[in-house]
Amino acid sequence: MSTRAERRDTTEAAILTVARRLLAEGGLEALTVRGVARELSVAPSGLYRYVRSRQELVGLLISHAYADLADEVEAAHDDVAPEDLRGRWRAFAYALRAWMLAHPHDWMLIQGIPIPGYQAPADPAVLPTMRLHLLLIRLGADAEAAGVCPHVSASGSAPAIPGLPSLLALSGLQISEQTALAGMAGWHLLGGVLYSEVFQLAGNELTDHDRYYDAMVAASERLIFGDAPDD
Amino acid sequence: MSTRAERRDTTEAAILTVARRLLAEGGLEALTVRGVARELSVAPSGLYRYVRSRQELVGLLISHAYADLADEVEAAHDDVAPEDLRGRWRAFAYALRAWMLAHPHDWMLIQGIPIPGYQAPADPAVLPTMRLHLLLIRLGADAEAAGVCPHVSASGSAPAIPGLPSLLALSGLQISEQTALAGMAGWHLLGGVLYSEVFQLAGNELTDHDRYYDAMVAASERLIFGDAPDD
DNA sequence: TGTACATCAGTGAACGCGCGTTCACTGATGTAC
DNA sequence: TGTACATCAGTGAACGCGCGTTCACTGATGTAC
Repeated sequence: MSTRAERRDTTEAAILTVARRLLAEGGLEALTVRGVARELSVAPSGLYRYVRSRQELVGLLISHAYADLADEVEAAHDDVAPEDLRGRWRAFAYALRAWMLAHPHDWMLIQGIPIPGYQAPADPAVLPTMRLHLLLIRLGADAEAAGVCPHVSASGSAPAIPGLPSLLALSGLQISEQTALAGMAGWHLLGGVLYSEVFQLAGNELTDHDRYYDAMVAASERLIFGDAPDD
Repeated sequence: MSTRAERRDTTEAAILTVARRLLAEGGLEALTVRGVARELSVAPSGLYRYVRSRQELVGLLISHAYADLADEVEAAHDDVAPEDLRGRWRAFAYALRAWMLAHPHDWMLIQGIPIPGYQAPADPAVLPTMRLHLLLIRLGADAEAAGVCPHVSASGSAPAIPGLPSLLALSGLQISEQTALAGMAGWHLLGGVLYSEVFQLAGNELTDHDRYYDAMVAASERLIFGDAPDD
């Protein structure tokens, strides 16, 4: 209402915007307090009215990126008809890559860089970190309901996926461990492909990354849903 | 022969050793010229008799890491009887992880961090970067010879794996693109798992990573070699 | 074998850099009477 | 409505830090005659 509060909100937003741009342009190391101040034509010390430390600034961007990624992937996934299980998986896979290509440095921030000292926010409501996992659980539960039973199983007695029980509790759904393992395998396959793409491990030659990804998505689909697609 | 040359060699080696230790202990950012000098009880400027720049020092460690990884993985792979295709794949998979766990920062250096300005050495002989790819091609060729034909195929006409032709030329072997894609899918699956393990994306809870990896290796094996193992 | 010169490993001081963060301050925006 | 005080956004100078790298130097190790 008051001018003061309004102005505070707008400069808060401006700081975030500039910070995201610096991150997008120069990666994490370009995201500095002084850099943001410079871009905003403001004394560096001034930013400390809005942000306790550089660490906190980075933390804000991490949360932001998580939420943004989850938003886009969920939207793409939810656009597909619920019965089309393979389509939902594909939508998931392609939305992941699209977001990564659009925000490579944010992707690295979330997935690639162990931030020393970054602590994920506490557990209120649905942690943005877990939204994608929850989405996969939904998909897995639906697949089981439809009779699709991917048979990735572990050798021993209780391999236990990290955090699976708490995720199941959060989602209120139930899936077998075999399903969960299959989902994780597919997820890791995609993750591996995307990693090698962001980090340009593939070599300089500009080959057709799109087609390559198609093949990898197909592989992950086969891994999860079995051999014969219905086309 | 002469004392001078000997001493040069030993301090060269000492520099590399210390550099590797710094990297192992504190990651890339801890690997500094001054840090190495400090550890060696030597003036920082002295190091410039041995190394042109920090960049070059990092480059040395990258080459070293590539070679070391390839050595270990090749050794593990070659220990398995050639007919045991699945066993060779498993040996590959487990050697990868073992090396990563033993040298996490080296792993990140190779796989995880886009080094600004690092240029891989030119093409003399077998690039260490490609030794693992060549190993996979060997395995793929043997699998084809044994009649194993994993059916990951691309949708379009020519998806073209990055650099595959030149790798085939280097190896003197031939494998179909389907086989190559299957191999890459398996490789990416493992890569994704290992990434999430090094970067501790899995959450803090100390679950059984070994068992989890077992399941993922099994999934990759199924992806490549098909459904029914012979046990 | 002994002397004169060249090589070169290592020194130590200095350069300039950008960083995160603190601190006392100014001046405008808000609030209470 | 007008005055007295509190709040607080933003300033600018300064701190200490560690870094990569240069440069003129010393003194020991090697080499040629």
